[in-house]
Amino acid sequence: MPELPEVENICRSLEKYFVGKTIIFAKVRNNNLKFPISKEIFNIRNQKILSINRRSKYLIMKLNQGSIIIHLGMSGTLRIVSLKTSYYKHDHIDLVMNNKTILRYTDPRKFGSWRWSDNPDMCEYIKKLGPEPLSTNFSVDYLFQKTRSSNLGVKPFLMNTKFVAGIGNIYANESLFLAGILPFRKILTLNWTETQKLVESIVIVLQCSINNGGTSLQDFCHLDGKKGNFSKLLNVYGRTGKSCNQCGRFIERIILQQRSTFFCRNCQI
DNA sequence: CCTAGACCCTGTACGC
DNA sequence: TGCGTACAGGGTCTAG
Repeated sequence: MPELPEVENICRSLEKYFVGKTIIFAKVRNNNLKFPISKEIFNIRNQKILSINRRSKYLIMKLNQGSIIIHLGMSGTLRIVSLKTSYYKHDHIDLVMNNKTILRYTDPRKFGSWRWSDNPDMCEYIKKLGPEPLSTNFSVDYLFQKTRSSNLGVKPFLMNTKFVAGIGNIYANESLFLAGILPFRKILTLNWTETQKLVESIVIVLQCSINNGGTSLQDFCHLDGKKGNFSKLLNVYGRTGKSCNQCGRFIERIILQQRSTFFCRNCQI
């Protein structure tokens, strides 16, 4: 479900509420996730949360000893609930905190994961990630060089986290609309100027979404259950047949790499 | 190495 | 109301 802006919003809230607090223990109610929940997580006792950060769509919660690395998959949510909140079958994990609250992880589709590492930077699945799109490492030079040796379409390229981290289906579609580039073009056909426009568009779209609390479709919500506001600002995603906000032509939908892909044939070339 | 495709799973929306 | 189908924000694994 959540892409970079949504995870970033969750990360900032978690940071605000939980850094410096102590996890008294973790209660695993349902271990049926993409990977089995790491045994170290079962064994957490009185561990202080030192920091909470985001890398790509991963949340990294650093404790006294080791780190929890959370991925929300498609339908994972984190909520702050009280000690007496009743639970449901898709509630997987409770982190019982020392401030009489619980951080509860719920994931109906089970695509999320809770893994453990003593050194997250050395995890294979973290190490292989490309640069953060909102960091200076994600430059026009970098992207142009990477695209020269790829035979992928523009959108599949953007959604591959080894080239750039954290861009999922919504923001690949929206960035390409803003950049005026058709999603099914080969990335190799982008010239320098188009690559520059693409980098700028990605940064603008992600930053704008972060500032508006992310995109809520069905599942995504903040720790307090509130929805993000970026949904209202979507130009193409989910707008099949509706008129383009720029030119009025109807928005088209195709499937690219088994993902819904939206674009305006007039505004994107 | 690269790329395409299948797969994991449940809930919701929609057409008949 | 009930049933079948399509679709959903992601990552991983395999095969070619």
